[in-house]
Amino acid sequence: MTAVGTQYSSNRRDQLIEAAAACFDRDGFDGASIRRIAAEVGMQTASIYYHFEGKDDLLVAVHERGLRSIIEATSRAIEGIEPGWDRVQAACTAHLHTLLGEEPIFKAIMAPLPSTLGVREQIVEMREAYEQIFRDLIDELDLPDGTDRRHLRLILLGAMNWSFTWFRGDRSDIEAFAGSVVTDLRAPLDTGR
Amino acid sequence: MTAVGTQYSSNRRDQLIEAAAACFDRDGFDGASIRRIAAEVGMQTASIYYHFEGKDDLLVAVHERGLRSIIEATSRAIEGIEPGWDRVQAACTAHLHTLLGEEPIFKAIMAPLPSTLGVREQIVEMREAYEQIFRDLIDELDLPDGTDRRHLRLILLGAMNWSFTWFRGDRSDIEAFAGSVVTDLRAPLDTGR
DNA sequence: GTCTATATGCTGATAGAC
DNA sequence: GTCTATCAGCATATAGAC
Repeated sequence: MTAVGTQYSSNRRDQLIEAAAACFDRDGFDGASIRRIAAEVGMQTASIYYHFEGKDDLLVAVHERGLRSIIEATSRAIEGIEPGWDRVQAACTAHLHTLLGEEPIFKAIMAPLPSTLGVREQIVEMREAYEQIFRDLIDELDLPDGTDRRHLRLILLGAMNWSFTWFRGDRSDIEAFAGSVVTDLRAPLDTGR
Repeated sequence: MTAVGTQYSSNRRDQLIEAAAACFDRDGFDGASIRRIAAEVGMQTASIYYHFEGKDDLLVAVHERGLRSIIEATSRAIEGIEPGWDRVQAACTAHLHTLLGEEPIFKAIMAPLPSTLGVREQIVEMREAYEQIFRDLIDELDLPDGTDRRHLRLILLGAMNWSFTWFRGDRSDIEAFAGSVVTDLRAPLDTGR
């Protein structure tokens, strides 16, 4: 065990989170099995319960790690950029690079959740902490009177998050889509038009 | 059994499709169980296998019925409207009313599919037949040079289809969101601005 | 067409040894 | 911390009577 501030972590626990994220992404939360997650790190099923209370807890842990990481990445991407559409652009590009990149954990933390999930509310709350970044960015924009800023945020995030259902491509395709997302929304709403 | 053209149907079969759609919507495909679907129409589990080959086949049947219905609804909504953004607007409003309305089958046919699903490709193909309507609508638009029409379609459908993850509201909220979707995308690309 | 009964397998989770 | 062994439950699917 290594202490990092008040956060404790171990290699084994981290490995389990990573394996769980890959399984949740590939098979969905319901489709993933504790047995297989354990097998992927060379453990027995029962050993998982030393590190986590159960499958739900594992999903929460995946979100804790993934969201902390994407919040850092997106925050860093908008650092030093003036408020306005350029800043939104930077955030969207970072969001899509993270979401559509190689690490499956980010697809897992954006995927729609089973409505029957016990820890659903808790996870929705965690996701909202990330979406606050976009809330702030859109609040900073100079928009035409009557523009619904909440809708604008939901359109932006919806267009991006839905992309995991159809996207098959490389880095340059990600950049191109990020460009389209902001261009298609920016021009009609840009007060400097 | 009643013959309708080459399509055969029975009340029981239809009831099963309806019950399956509700379960798939509420519990997800993996979370839904054949047992419960049967119970909801007052049948025994085994009796389902007289009407359908298995769970996958049931999902395909749900899509056949739901997609046929939403294709009709959206086609009817754009009838008689001149090509252009007004037509896109009409299609989006119809799409959102159907998707976010009372009948769960339409949420079931737009939900992301487990990537491990055997009949996945078949269903994706069926969905594309519906999305062809939007492909055509966007092809008809007069847009600035360099606009990526495929991206525009994916942004539009993504923004709308993601709404099932957050939308809680009534008819007037649906109208309002449909308005935002088109307004936010329309102005900048509208050559008549 | 629908039933009862059942085969077979996988699930999350626990008990307790080491 | 990790193991072996196991529990209890639910899953899809099938066989065969009526």
